[in-house]
Amino acid sequence: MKTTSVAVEPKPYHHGDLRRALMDSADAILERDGPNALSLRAVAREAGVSPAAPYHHFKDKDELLSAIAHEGFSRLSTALVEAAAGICDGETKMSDLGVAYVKFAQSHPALYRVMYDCARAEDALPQKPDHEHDGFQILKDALTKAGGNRVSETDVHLASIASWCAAHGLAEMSSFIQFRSLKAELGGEEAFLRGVLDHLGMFSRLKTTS
Amino acid sequence: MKTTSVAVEPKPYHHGDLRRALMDSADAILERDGPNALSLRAVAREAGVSPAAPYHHFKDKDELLSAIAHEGFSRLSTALVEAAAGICDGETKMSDLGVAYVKFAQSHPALYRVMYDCARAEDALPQKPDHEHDGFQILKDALTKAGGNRVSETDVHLASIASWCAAHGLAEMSSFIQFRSLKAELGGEEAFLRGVLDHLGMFSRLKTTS
DNA sequence: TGTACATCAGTGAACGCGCGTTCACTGATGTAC
DNA sequence: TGTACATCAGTGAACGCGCGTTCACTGATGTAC
Repeated sequence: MKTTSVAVEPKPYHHGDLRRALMDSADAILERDGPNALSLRAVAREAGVSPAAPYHHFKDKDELLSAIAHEGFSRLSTALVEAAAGICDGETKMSDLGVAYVKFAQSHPALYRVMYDCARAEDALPQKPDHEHDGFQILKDALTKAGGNRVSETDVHLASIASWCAAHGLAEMSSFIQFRSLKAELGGEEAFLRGVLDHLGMFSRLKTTS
Repeated sequence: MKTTSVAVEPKPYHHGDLRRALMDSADAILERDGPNALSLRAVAREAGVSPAAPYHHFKDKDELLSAIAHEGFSRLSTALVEAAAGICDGETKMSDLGVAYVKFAQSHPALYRVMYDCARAEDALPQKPDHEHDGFQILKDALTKAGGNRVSETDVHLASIASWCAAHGLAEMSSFIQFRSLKAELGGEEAFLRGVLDHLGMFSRLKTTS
């Protein structure tokens, strides 16, 4: 029987990758205690480190929050890329992108909150130079492909914005009790999401036809 | 020259309508200093009253915040009623409702924040028994009227949700720098809003035809 | 290979702050007789 | 109309709390010679 070499060894004075550990701790706090519990001190505590330690890795609290938010947007983009891959197969519809978006937000509600608090503070969605990992760009590409050359670039841009806004709104409100009965009527959460998203012109009209 | 009778008279021990005054003070703080500055103590300070005084009118901070949020939603509903009146004239389009919504949010960004923080906490949009003053109901009515009897009740419901979500999303994101150049291209904020909203199926397709 | 030393990444105590809330109080109001 | 008294709506001092941030410090690391 092999014994792992990482036994209870007393934690070393130097951490190794505290920056990474702090981000992970922040995630843990968000999942467990929600966005209001996310203080610099709480993150340090969670990581098992003194309250001053984070200052060697982040200028101040805002910088930590911003880092968390940006990483969140990266993870969202990854989820969208996966959903978009399905679209290329011709097996799925544009609204799958919307569903993937909302499901991400539902799976990480506290992180999603931090992401948009940060976006609002910076007055921008984080933009990646790398098209592969920019969520908004992924949406635009999918719409461009779906629309073919019947649609002007401006229209695609407008449709992308409309879609993104709708997905965001739905992500924030999908759990509202107003919608309970309709969800029951339609037969569940997913049917509800799809039902709403299908009422957005660009999702339903620009269906892939492969 | 008439002199007003409300001279510098020393403020009386009893206030008259402190509850109202506290709500107004809260509004003033939101407009001036933003949502983060909105503490119970700050509201009392703004109203010129001791930190304990609000407790005679609100159980705790949450109750005050909730009251502010609900009043905000009422004001939003009023704005929507006015916009919907235009639609009945046949002079305007469904998307006017969306524009009115977003403009309200843009005019009172801090209040709008508090409104949705509260909605999320209660997991519901405030619902009024009175149809006249329930914003969501107003939207539904307008869509029903626009759709006539070609559209099922479920479809109207779904379309209302989609519209509301999109309007909310746009309200939160319209100021993002991503959209600067597109606004310029389209010739201004309002053209931009209308452009986005017109890409939402239910706004453009269900145009009134009177 | 060994040693001196600069640099780095932690510690832990302390700072001042504003917050939500409670408490015993007091001044004003209104009602019963 | 006058007075006693209950009720109401304020006061202001105090509580404990967790926060962001700073500071002088120390232990570990790595590099030059």
